[in-house]
Amino acid sequence: MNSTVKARLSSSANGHGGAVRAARIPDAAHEAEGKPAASRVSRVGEAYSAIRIRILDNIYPPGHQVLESALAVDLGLSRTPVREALIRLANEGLVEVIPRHGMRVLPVSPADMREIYVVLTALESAAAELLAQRRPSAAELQPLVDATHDMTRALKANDLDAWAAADERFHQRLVELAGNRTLIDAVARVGDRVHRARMFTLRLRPKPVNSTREHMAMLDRIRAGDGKGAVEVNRAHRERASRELLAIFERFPVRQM
Amino acid sequence: MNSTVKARLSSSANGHGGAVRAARIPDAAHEAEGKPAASRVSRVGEAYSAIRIRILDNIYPPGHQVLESALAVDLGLSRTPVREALIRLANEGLVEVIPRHGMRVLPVSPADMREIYVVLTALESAAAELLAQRRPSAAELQPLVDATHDMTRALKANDLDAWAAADERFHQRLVELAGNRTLIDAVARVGDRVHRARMFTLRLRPKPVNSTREHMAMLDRIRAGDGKGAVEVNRAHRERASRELLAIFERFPVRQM
DNA sequence: TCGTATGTTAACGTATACATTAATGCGTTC
DNA sequence: GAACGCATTAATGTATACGTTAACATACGA
Repeated sequence: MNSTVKARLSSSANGHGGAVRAARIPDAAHEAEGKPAASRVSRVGEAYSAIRIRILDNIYPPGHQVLESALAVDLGLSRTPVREALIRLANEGLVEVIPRHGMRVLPVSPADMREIYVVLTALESAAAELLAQRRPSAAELQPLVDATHDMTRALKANDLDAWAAADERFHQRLVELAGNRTLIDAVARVGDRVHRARMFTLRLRPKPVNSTREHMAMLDRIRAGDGKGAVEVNRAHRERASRELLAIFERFPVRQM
Repeated sequence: MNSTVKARLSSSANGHGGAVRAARIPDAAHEAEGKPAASRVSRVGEAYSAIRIRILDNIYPPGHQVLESALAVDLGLSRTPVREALIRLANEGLVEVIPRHGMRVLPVSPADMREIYVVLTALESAAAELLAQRRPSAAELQPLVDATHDMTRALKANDLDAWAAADERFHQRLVELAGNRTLIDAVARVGDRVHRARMFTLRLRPKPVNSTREHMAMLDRIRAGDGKGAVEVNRAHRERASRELLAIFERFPVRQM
């Protein structure tokens, strides 16, 4: 169930358009790569990751409400860092801050899912096109190949969690390889919500047997420098996945208060 | 120059996936429509709008640095609301918070612009497609028609500011009409950055004579329910605009510290 | 019995206080 | 003369304090 999220490198939602770049300040090149960001150095980071994990692991299920003060004592910090973390989480669309009722974990309704998938498809398609146009080396594409193989392997072993992780890695890498930071950030912002929805349905849906083939097809188009083709494949891929997910989602009257 | 931004209704970057919806709380239906949001009720809102306006009006030019404490006394509030406002602004990609040096207004480099336009094009195209598929009524499309007419009128009157405002309104409405909140939020997040870039180049580029025609073409496709076509027109529109902008941007070694 | 008015409580928004730590300047040393 | 190290300063990150005001309950009136 609450398959402990494996510290997904995504999100961090640190905004920063192309921030790090110049900085003018000698050592402001802090966390160079865009990896963990919300690490455990600052209390805000602590609060942010802690709360986020609880949501993604479904410890705080959709609709759950907690007061700022309760969170603060729970996490062993003062309200200040908790508040700042909540602002970030609200920006990411994971929670809502209701004036006198603390935060509330946002439900993921079928309507939301439909919305999110439209946006995700648009962004990922752009990434696929950019990548194809860029004519990446085989070495660069290797992570995508690996991820696809991992998916096949996981599927054979009937390890759905591993499959989901590999699939997520594929899409994540695809976007990263496009080399457009604004795009990466935009995807990261919906990333967590997609993740939650997928986890809800992971064990309810039929075995995801088509994805591997579709990923390979996408890689083909990218290798061939066929941007248009890559877009089409990705679009079809996402639309199929979206359809399947929504079908399940609507069949089960999800308990989301 | 710093044509006082006319309280653009966009952004507000309030995250909230599809937040307001249920709320479970009797009167949590606070600011129903997605209009001003960052109003002058709360001090955070004050700080947020004040700083944002200063950036958009180029009072704080790219690269400008201000300390949190300086901002606080400047705005006549304590550091707390200022900090919270800065988190939002950083999320939007307008500023960067550098640990010992306050906030820094992010420059808009040609590379950034290229990135932003890719994302914007992808999102807007999705919006155009959604809208076309939805077969909107003539009444719904009226604001788009009006905006286009305003552009023509402004162009004739040589009022570039009015032209830019109308153009922005067109694109804004287009996205809103698509009726996908996640999409609206995603666009809003890059909106301010695009706005800044366009304002920098507004008076440097040749008269924008093509836009009107392209907008009308887009409306035609939407009316015809031709999603694919609308996407193509929008894409061409954005790519042309992007090309023109970048050409200017690169010709002028913009003073962005 | 139901609806309304009012008082109490407590959650939040904001201000302030404080400890930490990086940046700056000066003195010293090679 | 230049570079290194240390003391000083101040900006931040976090904690705490406080006033405001919405939520809840109780009591009253219809």
